[in-house]
Amino acid sequence: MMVLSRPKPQETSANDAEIGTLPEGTGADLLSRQRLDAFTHARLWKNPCGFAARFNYLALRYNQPLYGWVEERFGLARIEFVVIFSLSLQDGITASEISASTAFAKNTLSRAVKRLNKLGYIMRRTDAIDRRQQFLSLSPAGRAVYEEALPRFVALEEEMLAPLSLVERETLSALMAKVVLAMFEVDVPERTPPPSRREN
Amino acid sequence: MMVLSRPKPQETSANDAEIGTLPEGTGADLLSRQRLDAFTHARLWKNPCGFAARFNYLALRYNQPLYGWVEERFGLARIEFVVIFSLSLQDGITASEISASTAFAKNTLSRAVKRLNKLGYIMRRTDAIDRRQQFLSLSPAGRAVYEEALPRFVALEEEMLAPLSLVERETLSALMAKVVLAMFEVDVPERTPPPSRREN
DNA sequence: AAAAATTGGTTCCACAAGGAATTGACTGTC
DNA sequence: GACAGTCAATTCCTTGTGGAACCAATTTTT
Repeated sequence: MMVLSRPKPQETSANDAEIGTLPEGTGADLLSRQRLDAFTHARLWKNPCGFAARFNYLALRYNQPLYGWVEERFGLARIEFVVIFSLSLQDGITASEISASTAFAKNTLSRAVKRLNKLGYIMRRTDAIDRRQQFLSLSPAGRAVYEEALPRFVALEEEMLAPLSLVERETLSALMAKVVLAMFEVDVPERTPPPSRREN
Repeated sequence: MMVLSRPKPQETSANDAEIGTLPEGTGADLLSRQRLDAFTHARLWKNPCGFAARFNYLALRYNQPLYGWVEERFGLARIEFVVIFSLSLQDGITASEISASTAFAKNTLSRAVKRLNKLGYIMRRTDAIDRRQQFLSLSPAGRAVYEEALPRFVALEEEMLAPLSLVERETLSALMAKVVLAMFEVDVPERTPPPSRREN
């Protein structure tokens, strides 16, 4: 998260990489050669939830710089760029759908949509049949933002995958796909319920 | 991730799963059989940054429920539990180290440490040599929290990995390790710089 | 056909979390 | 040995974000 700002820059926070023993020896030895603090080492390699630790770490190291750049370059908050990115993937989607799929609160999306519209990056068109919902779509300006940003996102992914051979990438992709797919069968998210008020 | 609250419950937000083509056909067909909204489908399978999309998704689906449960069960915010978890991994660490490694702001950590201390979950011991820093450690109560929570974290990871055979898990672990390791060589994070003030 | 329930989107409000500035402790330099 | 620079931790201030309440459009129930 994490990772950018607004009028008063405010890091979108990290909250991506923290939890999560690797079958020991997979790379721990390699890593220890690095001048890396002992704790980060422990977090990644002596963690009872090593798999989780690793994808959390990847998410952090991926999102952090990219959204930071988006903020700097376009003055857009993470959530706002997510909307643009979403529309590029599926034009005419509604705010609710983005909310459901990305797990951002719907009011947060409402704000992002409003601002993007004001800035001229997207257009809203209320459905003639169900006048509650409005279909969103990218304006040329919005598409331009996307066009400029995409290469960065692709490049960083490329960079991260660089140490892997083509076959390895395929394998990694397939394995992760398998995991993701199975999660859909278990069933889609379900926003966490209002937790008990904290006692202190 | 997302995902929990405080006095006034406040989701720690999603911001984990949004961006990120898969070599097409890896599982897209499989997924389309699911009653899954078109958009989420597009996000995961027709995304120019498919790898990123997938680990972001995994992070979301992992952190979301777990930290939600932590909040409900212990009344602890994500960051607070992260501290507990970190101390279980490496006792006697300092707040700064956790901050550096997890990319949470240091004042955020300061608050978490303060509260955890007040609740009796951790103890702080100022270094005799350098009296600026204080070494943190888990109290029995704090360790109890960890002991109770850990199985949940492990279990969800298990559950996520369930569709994979043992060999596949090894492979996935190794490949992800390779990627993570390479990121250390590139060099450790570096907090994003203050972005330009947004113009609107 | 009216009332009740649901849903997309918005507004209000409270709070958690980050940036900047501060304090107190240490290190290095001349 | 004082002065500047650094660093861990904290406090202050601002703002982004989520929950709850709300509105309006739609659907379902009786």
